[in-house]
Amino acid sequence: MGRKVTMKDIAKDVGVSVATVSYVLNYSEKEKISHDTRLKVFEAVKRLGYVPNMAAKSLASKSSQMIGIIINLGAKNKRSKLYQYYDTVNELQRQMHKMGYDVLLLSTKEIGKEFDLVSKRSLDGVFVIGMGERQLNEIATGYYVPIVFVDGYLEDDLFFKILPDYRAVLQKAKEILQTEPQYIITEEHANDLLTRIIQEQFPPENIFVNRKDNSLEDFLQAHQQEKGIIVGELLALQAERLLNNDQFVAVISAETDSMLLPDTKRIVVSNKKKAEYAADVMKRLMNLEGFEELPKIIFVEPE
Amino acid sequence: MGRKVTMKDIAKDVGVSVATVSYVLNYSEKEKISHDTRLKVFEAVKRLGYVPNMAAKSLASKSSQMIGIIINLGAKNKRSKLYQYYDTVNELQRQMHKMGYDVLLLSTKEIGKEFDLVSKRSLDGVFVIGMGERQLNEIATGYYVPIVFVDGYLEDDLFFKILPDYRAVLQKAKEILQTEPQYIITEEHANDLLTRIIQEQFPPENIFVNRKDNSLEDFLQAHQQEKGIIVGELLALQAERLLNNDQFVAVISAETDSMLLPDTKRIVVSNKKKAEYAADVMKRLMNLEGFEELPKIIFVEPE
DNA sequence: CTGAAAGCGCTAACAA
DNA sequence: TTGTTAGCGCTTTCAG
Repeated sequence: MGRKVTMKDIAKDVGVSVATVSYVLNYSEKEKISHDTRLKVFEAVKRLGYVPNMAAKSLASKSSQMIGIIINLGAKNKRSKLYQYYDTVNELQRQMHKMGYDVLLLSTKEIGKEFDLVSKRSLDGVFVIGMGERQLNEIATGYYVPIVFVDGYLEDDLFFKILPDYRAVLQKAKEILQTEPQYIITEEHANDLLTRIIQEQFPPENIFVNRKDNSLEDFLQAHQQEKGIIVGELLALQAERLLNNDQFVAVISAETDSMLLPDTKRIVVSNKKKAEYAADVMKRLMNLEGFEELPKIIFVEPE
Repeated sequence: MGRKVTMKDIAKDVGVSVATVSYVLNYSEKEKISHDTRLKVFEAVKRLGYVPNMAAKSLASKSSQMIGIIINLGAKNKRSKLYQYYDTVNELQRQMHKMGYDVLLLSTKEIGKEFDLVSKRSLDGVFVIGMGERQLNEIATGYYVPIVFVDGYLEDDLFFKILPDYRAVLQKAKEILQTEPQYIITEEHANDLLTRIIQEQFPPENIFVNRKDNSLEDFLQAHQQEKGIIVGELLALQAERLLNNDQFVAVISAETDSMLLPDTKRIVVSNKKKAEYAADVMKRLMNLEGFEELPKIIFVEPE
């Protein structure tokens, strides 16, 4: 339980300066280090069990190697929605971890109140999950940070957003059901685009939004005889208890390991792919390269 | 998009030293600051939009104000298990956030490989979710960090663990079913205690563990006529499609907002309470006070 | 009650 | 190819 070993210790051990150690450890391009010292440094690192101090690194380099994931929760959201979001969080975390970033997680109902987290922690980027137009003005960072919106929708040209292609989903649903779907069931979406698309296609009484003040049972009861679309694996799972599963098509987010009945019809809009897109956009924004030609909205196609 | 404002800026603005600003901002007990300067500092902080730099703070104070949540994933775990964990993560994050800590999330199948995160980021503490005996030796931090194990089980006296009281659950199930339960269905548990308790009560062929290589349908099929226990809301939800819901009692983790049918019998082992316990233990460990008398295992009782 | 200053561990000019 | 050194923004001892 001794003192933590620092770069200084490595430097002393190998007989070089801390700068050299830093160069080696950061694979610095600018400075050329002899193969010999490089090896010796790595050896000492391993032998002494050196672990970098990210706080110091952040402070000196102005880059924290952390990204934030902020989940924007609605007061009336049910737990099934949270699960959907967490699935996305999980994929995002994997992606970012691959790229060497650690992930700070924050779920909140008041995104504005919490956004200074970004600046406090010098986050290199932020994913915001599930945000609608309304709250955009609450976000003000004062300085530049890449923000990627996932599963939310903002009517602006400034920010990048990753969304399921619901138009394509509806189209596909029609094909699968072999008829025009009569109703749709979704989680509450901070997603005005989806709202609009849905409202184009369905009269209000045929749209069910899963909220604390709504009853899924009642809605399904009333629409038993019709064919419809159910967005979300957990909603579909609930429906399977109350409905014959040839009455609807489920829109789910994971290709494998589904909890639905084997013969339930489904459309997959992959969370994994969504996270890959999001991570890719984030990478480009952080490196400030190759994002100029990127579209502001990236649609994740159903498979 | 100007330079970020630092304590120095505040100090200069108010006309005091950075030390004084630091004292004020940290509500330092040791140093007494006049009410007047205190006010002026706060005013300047607000006016200039000062946000502390946590990296610098961490570096200087050796405390990051971050805690880690490491989810220990099994290769064969299904997604329904992950969902269970997410709920816990969510509650833990809330609790820690209340206490002023930010949360680093990491899910991994190889906990040993990732544990240096703790030291890299100078985490003030770690929650490990879902860890079994086997992997304990993989965890070696070399220095002191509070670790609280949630929903896992280690057969040792060193670490603190928060677990559902499965004995009480089984007892309660018996009361509710008004008969001895014949089978049990659970997620795979990195939880040797539960395994043992279950094995005391059920013959192997009446225990179903939800893994990628098992079929819930088949098991339910075979046990249709018996009464049993289903641990986990999503498993119960799946069962509701295949079984009459008076055949089993579900063990779930949230008192409100359940997805189960209204008349499904249930035992609640609150995730929220679990998280509260866990957070409380963590707090004591971090403050190094009031944990000596704490039991190493804290059981969360069913309500 | 307040300030000066050392130092936390690391990066990145600039020198050598 | 490597070393010296000045910070990064904050905490904290010690002196006033």
